[in-house]
Amino acid sequence: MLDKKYNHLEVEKEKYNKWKEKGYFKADNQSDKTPFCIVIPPPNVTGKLHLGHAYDTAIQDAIVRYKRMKGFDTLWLPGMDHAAISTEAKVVKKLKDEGIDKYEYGREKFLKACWDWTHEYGDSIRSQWGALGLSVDYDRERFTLDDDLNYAVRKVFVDYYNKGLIYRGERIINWDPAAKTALSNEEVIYKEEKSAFYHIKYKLEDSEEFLDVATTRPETLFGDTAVAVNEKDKRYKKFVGKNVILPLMNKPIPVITDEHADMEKGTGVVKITPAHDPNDFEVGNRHNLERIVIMNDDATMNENVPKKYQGMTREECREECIKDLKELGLLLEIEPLTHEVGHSERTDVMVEPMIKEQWFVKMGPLAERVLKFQDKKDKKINFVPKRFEKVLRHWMEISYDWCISRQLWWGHRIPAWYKDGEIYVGMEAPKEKGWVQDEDVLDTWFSSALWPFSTLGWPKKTKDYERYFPTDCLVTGYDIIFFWVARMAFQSESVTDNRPFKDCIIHGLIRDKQGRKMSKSLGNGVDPFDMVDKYGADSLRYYLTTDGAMGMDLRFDEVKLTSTWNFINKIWNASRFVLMNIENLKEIKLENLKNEDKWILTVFEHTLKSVTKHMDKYEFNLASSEIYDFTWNYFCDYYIEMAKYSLEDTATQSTLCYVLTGILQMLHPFMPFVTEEIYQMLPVKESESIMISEYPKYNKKLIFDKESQAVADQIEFIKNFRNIKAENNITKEMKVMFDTEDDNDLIVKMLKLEDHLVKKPLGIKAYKVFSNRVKAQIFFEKIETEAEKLAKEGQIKILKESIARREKLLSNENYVKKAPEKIVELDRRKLEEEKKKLEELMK
RNA sequence: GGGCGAUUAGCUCAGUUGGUUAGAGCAUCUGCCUUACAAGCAGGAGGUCAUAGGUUCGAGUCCUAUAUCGCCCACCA
Repeated sequence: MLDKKYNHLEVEKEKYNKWKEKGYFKADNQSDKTPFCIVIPPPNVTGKLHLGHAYDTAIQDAIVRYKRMKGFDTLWLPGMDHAAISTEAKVVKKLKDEGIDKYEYGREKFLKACWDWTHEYGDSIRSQWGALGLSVDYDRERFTLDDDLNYAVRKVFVDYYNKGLIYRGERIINWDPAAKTALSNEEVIYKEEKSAFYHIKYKLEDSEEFLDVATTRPETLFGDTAVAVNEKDKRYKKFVGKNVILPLMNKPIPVITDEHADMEKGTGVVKITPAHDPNDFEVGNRHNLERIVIMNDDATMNENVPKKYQGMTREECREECIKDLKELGLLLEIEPLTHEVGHSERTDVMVEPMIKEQWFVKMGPLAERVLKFQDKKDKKINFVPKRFEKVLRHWMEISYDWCISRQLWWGHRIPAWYKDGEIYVGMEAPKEKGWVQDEDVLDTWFSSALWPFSTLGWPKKTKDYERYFPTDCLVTGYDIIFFWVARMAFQSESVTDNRPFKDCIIHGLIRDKQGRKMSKSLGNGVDPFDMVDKYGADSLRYYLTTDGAMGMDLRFDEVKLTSTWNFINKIWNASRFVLMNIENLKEIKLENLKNEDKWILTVFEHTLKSVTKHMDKYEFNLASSEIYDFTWNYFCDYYIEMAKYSLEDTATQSTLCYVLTGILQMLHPFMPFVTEEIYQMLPVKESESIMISEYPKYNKKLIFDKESQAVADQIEFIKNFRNIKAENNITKEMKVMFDTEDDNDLIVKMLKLEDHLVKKPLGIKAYKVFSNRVKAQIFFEKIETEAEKLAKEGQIKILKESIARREKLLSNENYVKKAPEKIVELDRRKLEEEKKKLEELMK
């Protein structure tokens, strides 16, 4: 016997391990079933999973459990990401707290510390997957630094290199002075900052004339090697070709013309610092300007600036420069300004553009290929919702070369070796002595971009690779389309000649109740596992997967978890009732069905059909609301109430069991634990676990239109009756007379009218109640109050309006001609009903 | 500067290829401890679907503007 109350702690205990031990999570790559595969977006081994992970994985588990029940050979491949810079930053900090410096510690020991970290957090992530009930295939778990994945990384690198798609070169890149590594453009976050335009006097050589140069970064002037104006700018024509004296350096630099100088912007004069600004770098290339790097790797000022500034931070140096310029009378104006300043995504420090020799992926041809794939129906990645395809396309259209080398230790080492100025790129180190491998590692996204196929064994033609690739769908948030989806697309399509996945399901971000992003600094984060403790994984999962439409942000509200818990409790109690009454059921026999059995079966089949349709389109919010509605408003509110009058009947018991089973199965992808718990207690079931049971199939034979319509009419009558009774304060002393000949037994029972029936009209006040085919009168002693009169008048008014509108519509020839017959017919019927109703009310 | 999204009940959100009187949860009002469930049951109230035009027999849904909010992208020195 079930407890009176649903207890999620009790229900969720032990089930996961049992499922796992039984091997239900394992894909079976032998069978002739159709394969279905999802790879998990590998979480970083940096810490605890957050609500976003719970959201992302709950969606995937719902898909996977559904497909598994639908009879697919389903593989959900789990794994984790080494997350180069993020993990390295965490380990560096941990060591620092222990008083250990990364560089003194040395590469080997440091990597050991990273592996220890990985194992520790890996275990904790696995146990969190368990707490959420995720049905991932642990036999196939992968880590982005596994040997075979590393092999895949090297293979791609070498192939790209040989095709000229990877090159090494000196470029201006985004430098993170805290982590001391290069970054890709995606790893730079622009934040609005209050700053100023500093107008500085650049005096002409041997003259009192000067140019007003506006800059937001006065401290970079030490690296200036020219000043540019626009060719068309008449104001400065006379200065072109002459020299100005670089302030604080007292060094002449030329005034040049370049398209980069915009006459409309600022003063029209721009200082050129080729080594510390991406645009200036380009200008420098066009004019062959010297590049003077003025900072060290930690962004302190280096030996190329005057002695007094050396060793200062960028910020200190700026202050000092302004002070000194002021004293020299070279500062013309400070114009306040807010502008966007690039920060490192991971370390949050201001990014410094620097010239460095780095490795790059040449994006042009790769991006073009993706765009071509997207134009072909059988090659393209289908986004759900569709609009996100634009984000992918946009990224491919603007694609600039991708800086992939990182000056870190934790990651895939670049397979390049150097000797006497020569470069060798290959799968293994060259045999001869004297070759030294590149110190750097690859951007973490380089290896995660291979995830959909490297995890399946590529480049080896493994059974798994042949069977499951391309994968069927990928689930992720819109915030990493650029980072990850785009990279998977071009890597997969260039390397395997296949899209990485057919469908790409994009969900939104989880925000707090006020719609703010969850963040550490705001302290508004919600730990999903606190929610699991409080309400159960089932509640959390159901809420997350079914609350809103795909692709939309979700405002996390604990109140909604409470109402989900209530829904589960409702299911729990309905099941309790059913189980109490079908203990002796030996088999489900849908024979000798009564009308109400036929009715609920019909509604069930309609629901199932629609739910299946929505599930196939990943419309979980729509699917779930149909299940919810059916379970609560049809099965519980009406069928169970009706069943109470025939609990001994095998047809009733069979129907109860059949429908409950179907409800549990439809809900299982969203709430695996509780549905399993109840399923296990059913006296008749097809399978040893609901997880591996067959998803119910729409059965046309269980559609009984005529009978179910009759019951629907009776229910409508019951509703109307209750309504009129409540609205009019009709007491229990009422008498009721049915005008209809039909069997009204069910209605009499449901409304408890046994002692109130009369066969003749009484000569007192009567209300008429009716539905499509049931009619009755309620007689009671009562004088109509003013309020009731008004209510009645209101009803009459609404009816009259509705009738008028409908008559007008039906007299419109165009409408009758063009609208579908079904719709027109419905209007005709409604009109008749309304007229009758009005007539009754007017009496 | 370009792109995308949102605007629907007091709040949070749904709303399928345009088609009965626009829905849900929470909150609210009335009446109930009816033997599965008071975290429940029964019955209410509450919306000119942001605004203005247009297409259509018919628009929350399609088109064109506008407004407000949010997000993404872009080299504003």
